[in-house]
Amino acid sequence: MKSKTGTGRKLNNLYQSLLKTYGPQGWWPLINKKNLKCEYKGKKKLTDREKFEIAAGAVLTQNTNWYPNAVSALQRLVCGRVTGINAKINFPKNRNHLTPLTIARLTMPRLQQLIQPAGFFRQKALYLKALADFFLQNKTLSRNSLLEVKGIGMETADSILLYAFHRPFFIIDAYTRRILSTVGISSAETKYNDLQKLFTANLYPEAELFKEFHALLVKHGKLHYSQKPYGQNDKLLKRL
DNA sequence: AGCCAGGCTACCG
DNA sequence: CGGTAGCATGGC
Repeated sequence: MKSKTGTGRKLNNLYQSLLKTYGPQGWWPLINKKNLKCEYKGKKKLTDREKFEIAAGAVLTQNTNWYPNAVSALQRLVCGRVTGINAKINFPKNRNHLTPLTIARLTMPRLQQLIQPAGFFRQKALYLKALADFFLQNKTLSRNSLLEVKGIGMETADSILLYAFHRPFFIIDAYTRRILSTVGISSAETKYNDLQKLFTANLYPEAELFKEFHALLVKHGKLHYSQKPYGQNDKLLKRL
């Protein structure tokens, strides 16, 4: 904790309580190219392709369930076919097709077909094309350069920066908004960048902490902040 | 059956 | 500037 202010203390208590309650969440999981299982590989250094997979996953899960929607789309991109793991033709085994170059070369109808289970597939196909171009152009990575990419807003940009590139940008999602305003740390009108500042100004900017904290907020949010009235059955937050 | 999901863009007043 | 319709699939 940087400060012993009310906000800093509350955020620290919140993090510790969430971690104790739920344990480490294992974000961000990747698709295993051999069996197409979605699993966390630990804190190993990510390859460039894995960074791209995380960025693509961040786009595919926009306003969409990770399981099974975004994951099935990712699996289909990895194996390059729509039929899942049972078909065994056309594509080499153990090969991962979820790369910037492959996405860039795919036709739009084909890309749309592959990512259909993720929903919003026509929009997201465009977004993935733009994302692939961004990676292929080797542009300088920054929040602003990401925000120029079609389909990448603040939350997706911060997700990519944090989980793919290990940079300490705190992610503000719908659950985090609801939880913070319920705790009384913020209000419903507080803007994204101001909410983000609450975390970065009161926590040490360590990427690992930010990753775990955000994943825990989502876990807790799914349980108690999915349906109104939000936080009705939330015991944890009452003792901060 | 309806509501919800790890949002973003485009357009409106 | 803030507010919102539209985007689409799958699970509960």
